[in-house]
Amino acid sequence: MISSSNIRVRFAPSPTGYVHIGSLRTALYNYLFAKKQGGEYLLRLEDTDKKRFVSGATENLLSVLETMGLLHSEGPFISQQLTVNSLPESPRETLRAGQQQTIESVKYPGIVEVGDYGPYIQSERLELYRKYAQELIDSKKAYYCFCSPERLDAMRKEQMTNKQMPKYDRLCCQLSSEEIQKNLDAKLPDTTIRFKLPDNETVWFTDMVRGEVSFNTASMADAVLLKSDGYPTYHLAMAVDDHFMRISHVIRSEEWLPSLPLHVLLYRAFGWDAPQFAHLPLIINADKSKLSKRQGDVAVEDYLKKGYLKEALINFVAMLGWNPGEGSMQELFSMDELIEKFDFEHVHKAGAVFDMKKLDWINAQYIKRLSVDELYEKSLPFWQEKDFYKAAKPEQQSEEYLKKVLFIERDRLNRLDAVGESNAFFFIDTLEYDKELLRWKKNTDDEIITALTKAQEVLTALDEQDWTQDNLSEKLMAAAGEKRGDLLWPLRVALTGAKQSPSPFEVAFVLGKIESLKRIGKALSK
RNA sequence: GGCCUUAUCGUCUAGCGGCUAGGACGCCAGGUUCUCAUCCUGGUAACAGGGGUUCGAUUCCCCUUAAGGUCACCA
Repeated sequence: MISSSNIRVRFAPSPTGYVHIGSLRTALYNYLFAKKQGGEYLLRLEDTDKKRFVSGATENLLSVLETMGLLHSEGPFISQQLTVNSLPESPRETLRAGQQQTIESVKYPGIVEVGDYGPYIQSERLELYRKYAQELIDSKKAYYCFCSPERLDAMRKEQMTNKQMPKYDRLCCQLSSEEIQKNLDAKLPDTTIRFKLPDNETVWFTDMVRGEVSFNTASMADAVLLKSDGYPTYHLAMAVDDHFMRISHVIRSEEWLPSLPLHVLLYRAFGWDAPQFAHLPLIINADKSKLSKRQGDVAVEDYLKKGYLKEALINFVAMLGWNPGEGSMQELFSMDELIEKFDFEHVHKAGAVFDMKKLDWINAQYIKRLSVDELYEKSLPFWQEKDFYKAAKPEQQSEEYLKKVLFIERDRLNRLDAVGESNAFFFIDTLEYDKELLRWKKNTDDEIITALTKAQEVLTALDEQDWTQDNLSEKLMAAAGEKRGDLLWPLRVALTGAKQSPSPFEVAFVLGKIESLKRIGKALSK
């Protein structure tokens, strides 16, 4: 694979069934960094927890990342999408040139893997992890542990009640080689391999966002590397994979910081150079806790379903923990601008609260910039779920009509799922409203009738082909004269039946001549 | 509880020894052809506290406080 630099980063999610908004940002920062540096951004699937297997999660993950525009150049792909344009340029070209093979995933039907450092799905790399766990056993940097979950649990509880730090007591570390062999021969069910931590050693390292950080091994426990089911834990898998996949920079969430010394020590035990690390601040709830399901939506899919534009989501999430610096006051960034400007200099250290109000504002900005055609395309699925839309007449369900409505709704919309909601009168045949609503200030019934009649005359005189917003505005304003409210208010109510709505010109334009006159007639009869 | 991390308006943030501490969201007020929205103008609001270092600290150091993360055969 041709790459202009040695920079290789990865996004390594575990398929849990949905894509967490924090994961989206982690993936984004990895992506931005790789693109900025001319490196590779790859995807690796961390599916080493058999208990948490969720059917369909992998496909969902892949397709969400794809729709968000975060395309990896190596890793698993949905094979159907491979034939379309979802693959970034370089692998697509090599694939076309026949230089690269796609490999069918054994475990996930319909998923293929592309790249020179595969497989990219951890459950397909088990032999590798076992081999390197064994290597650490041989070099006495790891040891077999035969303790049962029950014993570990009891031990932990006791330590907690004694206000001690929960930590493995190294019981199995003292086993003689005969005892170990006997246990191995007996194939004890709870056999794991644990890393043997050096005693009381301070581990230093430099984090790209946090600077110098140090830990002492005294406050750490011997972590399990290989589980009793033969699967690796995150720690082992991550070290082995990042090494063999030539990862240069590990960019991940801050929650990994406490296990960083373990990872550094693991690299050292293997005699490998460790990659650079960057630990990103957490995205948090209003109460400063880790962004969680209980306090609102955390899945990218949820936000997409609510009618947030992917560009708005990317823009918003990018600014959570990073800014372009240099006194920049820019708020809106395209993906290309983000790539151009992204750096770790300006990645924040403190967590950032996920502020929905700001997201709404950004989303509104992106909606305003959409053409009516684009807005129509994007909003159609949302229309189709609305009861008032489903109940509307066919001509009001038409593309032409919807686009007229969208033209005047565009500036009023925060989210696509609210489409039409404040303007349902466009789709309702018989408006229900109190006749008192037609009264502007202290006008008399006669004044209202005069106003509506005048409006009726003006609209009747206007030909269908002259039925434009500008003409309507011009003629009606002329007819209204000084006291605009006297005419405009009752007219607007007659057309909408609502206390609040767009202007009568806009509404009349969308409704058309026939429907507008019909509604004025009904108002007069009140 | 141990360890680690963090700390500028309510929120996202600018600031990298000298500024009336800037911008954005929100909120409030006013304006823009009737109401709503958009838009425009203005306003509200912050350096957690205490010690140092320095001629001078929001900025560097220490302590305190507070918040968060993490201590699994989950990632």
